[in-house]
Amino acid sequence: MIDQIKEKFINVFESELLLEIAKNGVLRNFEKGQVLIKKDQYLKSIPLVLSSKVKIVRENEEGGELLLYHIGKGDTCALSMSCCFKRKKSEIRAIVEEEGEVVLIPLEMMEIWMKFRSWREFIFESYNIRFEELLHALDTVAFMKLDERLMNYLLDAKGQTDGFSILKTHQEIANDMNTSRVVISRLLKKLEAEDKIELHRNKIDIL
DNA sequence: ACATTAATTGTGT
DNA sequence: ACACAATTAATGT
Repeated sequence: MIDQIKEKFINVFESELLLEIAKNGVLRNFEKGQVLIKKDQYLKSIPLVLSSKVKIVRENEEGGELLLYHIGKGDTCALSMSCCFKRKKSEIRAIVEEEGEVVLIPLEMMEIWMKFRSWREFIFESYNIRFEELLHALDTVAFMKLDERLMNYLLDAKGQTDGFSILKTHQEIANDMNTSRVVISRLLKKLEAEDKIELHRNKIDIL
């Protein structure tokens, strides 16, 4: 476990802290689709992502969802940190999108490790990054038309893979954007007519 | 190779 | 938003 932590965090944390993480953290493997954090749950640990990809969604009373952002290798969930400190219920849901490894840090360590400069910086840094991503997510829903928003979503999804293809169904996209599948299908069709994308089953190619 | 079926995608009202 | 049609991929025979 120490090796995997070093691999991802060697130039982020001082060596003493790396050892502490290996001592206190619990390494777990998560399957695609598993729920890491449920809404209204009290967190007992915060996740440090080693090799997986996790999506963070906000949800409303009626089961509506809205994708906020993704966290990947070397990231942590800033929102879960803040709700750890305050011992509040989680405001969001975290779902594993790609199978991979996550280290769970017991929440007591959060405060204790504040004595490490690198830990403080890590917390601040990731908080800032997430905040900016949140603002971006807000911008897209507030100011963009649905078709622009969709294109934005697609480009974003492409950025997270190496190739041109997005392996998602229209239904999944609709869930992430909190609309209906029919609307997404129609907009995708329009984008295809504009030669911006190419449609296949379970797959969308970006041109 | 063909038929069956389930899931995904397309379209009209 | 709903209902249904069409298409595709997967699976069994």
